[in-house]
Amino acid sequence: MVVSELSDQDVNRIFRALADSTRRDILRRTLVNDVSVSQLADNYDMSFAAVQKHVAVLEDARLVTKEPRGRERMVRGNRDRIRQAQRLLDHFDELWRARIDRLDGLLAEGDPAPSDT
Amino acid sequence: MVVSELSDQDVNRIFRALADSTRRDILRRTLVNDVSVSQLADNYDMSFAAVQKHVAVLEDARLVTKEPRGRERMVRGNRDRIRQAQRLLDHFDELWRARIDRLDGLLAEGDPAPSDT
DNA sequence: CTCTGATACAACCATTTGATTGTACGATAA
DNA sequence: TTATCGTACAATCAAATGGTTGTATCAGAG
Repeated sequence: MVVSELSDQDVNRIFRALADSTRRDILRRTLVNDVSVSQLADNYDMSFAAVQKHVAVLEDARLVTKEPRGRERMVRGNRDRIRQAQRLLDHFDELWRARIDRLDGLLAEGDPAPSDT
Repeated sequence: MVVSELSDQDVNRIFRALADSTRRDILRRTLVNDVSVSQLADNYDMSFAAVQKHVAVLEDARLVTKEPRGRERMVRGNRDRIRQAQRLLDHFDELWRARIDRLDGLLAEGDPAPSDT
């Protein structure tokens, strides 16, 4: 079991990396199978260097890894990171549910909440 | 049942909004209970206007809504949007699983895959 | 060895982002 | 009415982002 605390910076990088259509598309492709950077670049209407940078952003966020394969670099989507991101969103949803529980508690007591300073 | 197609732009905005620690903190607070913009601003070491802008980014991504309350604007976290984001990440995980299924298929056949052009 | 393909990386540029300050305005308290 | 509080919004600015081209390196094909 990997606990792996995610720092705020880590989380920033993960969501930033996901906040771009091209990068999401790259991630999709590299989750389905390993692809070289140049193979990826063929799919987009931008320079090879631009695609390279997008891959670097994903790599920095650890959403993909790169592995040398001859003269190519095979890019592979990292499922673990996806799951960590999922857990982050789960956390938000739990907060929302906590609110509901609190409201239910108030209704049950019929008592106004004291100011929590 | 809300289908609500999310455009690439929508998704960009959602993840971009989540890619900042201050905004995630604002989202957490507004999921737990409604808070005015000035109440939010008290928690951060930056100008009121800066916090206002962060709220605007979250609002633009529809992760929060603002409702007038006297002279204040109460900010409320939008759970539906969180769940939509969760579904987006689920989609990525499904792609990964599809890859595994494909590999399993190959193993079962013991047959090299033809180029899929 | 030589040529080519795949990658790495630096320099550069336009646009966006994240923050600031200053001004204006509606709602409330005195 | 007159302050004052909470907000909205414009102007400004430094830094980060997303793209480009150019140069260098490294592995494989002839």
